[in-house]
Amino acid sequence: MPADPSSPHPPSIKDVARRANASTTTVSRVLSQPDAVRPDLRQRVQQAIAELGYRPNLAARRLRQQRASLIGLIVSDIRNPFFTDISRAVEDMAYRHGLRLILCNSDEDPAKEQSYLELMADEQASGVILSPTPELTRRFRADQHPFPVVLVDRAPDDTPTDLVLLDNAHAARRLTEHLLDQGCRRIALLAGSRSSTGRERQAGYEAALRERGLAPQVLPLRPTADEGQAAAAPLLATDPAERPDALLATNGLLLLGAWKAIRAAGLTMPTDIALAGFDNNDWTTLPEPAVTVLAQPTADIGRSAAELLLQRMAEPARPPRRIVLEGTLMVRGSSARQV
Amino acid sequence: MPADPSSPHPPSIKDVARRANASTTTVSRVLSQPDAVRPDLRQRVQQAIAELGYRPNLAARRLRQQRASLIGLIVSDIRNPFFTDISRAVEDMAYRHGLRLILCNSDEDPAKEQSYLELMADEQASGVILSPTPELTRRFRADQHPFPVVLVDRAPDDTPTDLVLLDNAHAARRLTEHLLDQGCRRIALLAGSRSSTGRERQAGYEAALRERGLAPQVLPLRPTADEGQAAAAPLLATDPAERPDALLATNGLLLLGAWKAIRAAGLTMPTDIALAGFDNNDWTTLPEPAVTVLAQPTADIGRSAAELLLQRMAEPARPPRRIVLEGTLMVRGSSARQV
DNA sequence: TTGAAAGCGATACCAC
DNA sequence: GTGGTATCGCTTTCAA
Repeated sequence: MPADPSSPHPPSIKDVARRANASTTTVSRVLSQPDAVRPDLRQRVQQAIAELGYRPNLAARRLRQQRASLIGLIVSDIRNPFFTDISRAVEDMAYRHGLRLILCNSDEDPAKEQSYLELMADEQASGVILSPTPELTRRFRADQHPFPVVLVDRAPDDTPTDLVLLDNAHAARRLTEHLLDQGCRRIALLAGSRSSTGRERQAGYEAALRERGLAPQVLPLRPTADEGQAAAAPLLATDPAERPDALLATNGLLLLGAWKAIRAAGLTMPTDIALAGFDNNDWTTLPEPAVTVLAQPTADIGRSAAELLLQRMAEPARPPRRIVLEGTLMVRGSSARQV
Repeated sequence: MPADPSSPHPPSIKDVARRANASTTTVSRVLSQPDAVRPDLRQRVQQAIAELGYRPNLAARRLRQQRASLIGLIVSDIRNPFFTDISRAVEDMAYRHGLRLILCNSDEDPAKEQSYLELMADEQASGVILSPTPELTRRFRADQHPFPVVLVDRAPDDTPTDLVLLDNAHAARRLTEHLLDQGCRRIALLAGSRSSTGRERQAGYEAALRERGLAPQVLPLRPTADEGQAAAAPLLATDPAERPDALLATNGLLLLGAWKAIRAAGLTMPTDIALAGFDNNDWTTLPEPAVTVLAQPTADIGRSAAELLLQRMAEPARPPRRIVLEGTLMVRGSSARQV
């Protein structure tokens, strides 16, 4: 990667043209559609590019083309391994298609989310993959943005949009039925967040219980470990014949809180109480017994979102598509009751 | 934030100038140095900007200025909470100074790291904060990049560079002396990575032991949990009179591996064996007893790095500065021996 | 197949 | 204090 150290400024397309004894138009063509240039000329240009260490000025290109070959990924919590895994998959796809990826962390803050969406607009991004805050899901409209948007993990109320998510209702139902099969009868749900995702998980849980004639017990909470622990603790302090014989958490943080409450109460899993929840986070294999979870297909989700975005970029008028994926139930000691 | 829906293209500075009955020069000045424009004119322009929902075209601005008000943060592992915390601090500073932040994850892969550095060059970034891969630390030279670089967490061999890191030797010494104070005499070190950080931590450990006339026992490892566990397991299987009475891990992943090995061996902490290590990761408070760690001042590190970068951007010729910060020893049950 | 020239939208210089 | 104009580096007509 040589660079001419005598020249104070980086080489421009003009320098390349001069050196290759060609026009800037030709140089530009060699870069974008090499087959349209005769081999010998093309080679001269390519050599000049290599010799000068020329790199196209992206700002100039964008100014001219009115768009950047750049996509954004705005996640609601970068520390959540769920999103880290997704970002890896998206990055792969983007790289393979010669698109740059900008990673942004909205931190569940609608203001930050808004500011990042404006950033992407200012940068003339070609597209955005977004896990919206619950607030945004309520007022999201795809046509409000100057670029295609693919939503991930959370669905807006009804607007048709390109979307990738887990079959949340079914996943919650599978977890619930697993607990029922283990003999649990008083399953309490730690329900975190009013997002579509949260509501669907709750619906799946309630449906499974109703089918067996059992009453749901739902604790609506903010999705933090502390809140989960605080809510679970009093439940566990009640009479063993009355208290829940299983806790089900709708996300990883609440699951952690529930686990801590169970430990603090000195109860044994799964005999005193069973535990299960969403997201196959690393910590879930640490405790003894390990915690039963429903693992989301994060790589699939990321890849699907990237594909959806590329398709829409290629064909803006296409009707929106919704991709629903299944998770994997990972049964571990916290719920696997000995027969 | 109104936008004229009748105009097919976003408003440019010309549209604003026309509407405010001013020149584009004046509009530009209102944006960059408002005080240089007379109040009444300024207000007219600002109103026109608001009415049109004008946003400056960043590509045009960059093309003209030959630099973007944008900084990059390239971390070696986005899943490591250490870096997530740092990124939050950097983001705050950047936001407060009107700089955009691009977050990149090199994943400890020198090729990806290189590609992101090229990205930042292509984007004409004003500066970059970087936690270099060990490979890069060996050949890093600040003047090889077209923007100022501040390194974080890992130091190159000798090149003078703006740099923020933990006082690793002292931190390792504190952990070691703590273990010694608890009565441990055979402290084995799980040493991860050949980076400067790793080497300094090892040096601090060795110095502390030598001062008390004890022999170091170092296991050089790749920094993964699996490797840590695999290396610790055979150590723990030996005769209780011979085996280590403490394990010290130089990073969070090795610490986790060591903890798993201890659990698998059925040993009790801290009586059978004590455990301590670096990085106050969430999981360390999960086990019973919780794990003693040296917490890094992540927010401080991020803030210091951002400040250093801003200073260098303002004064490129300034001699490089190196900021060394102290960590916090958090003594928990895994090492706190009852007297 | 190739090249000359216009123009993307902003800023910087230089007159006034 | 204000405005005209050249210019940043590239792509895109359009004509040869």
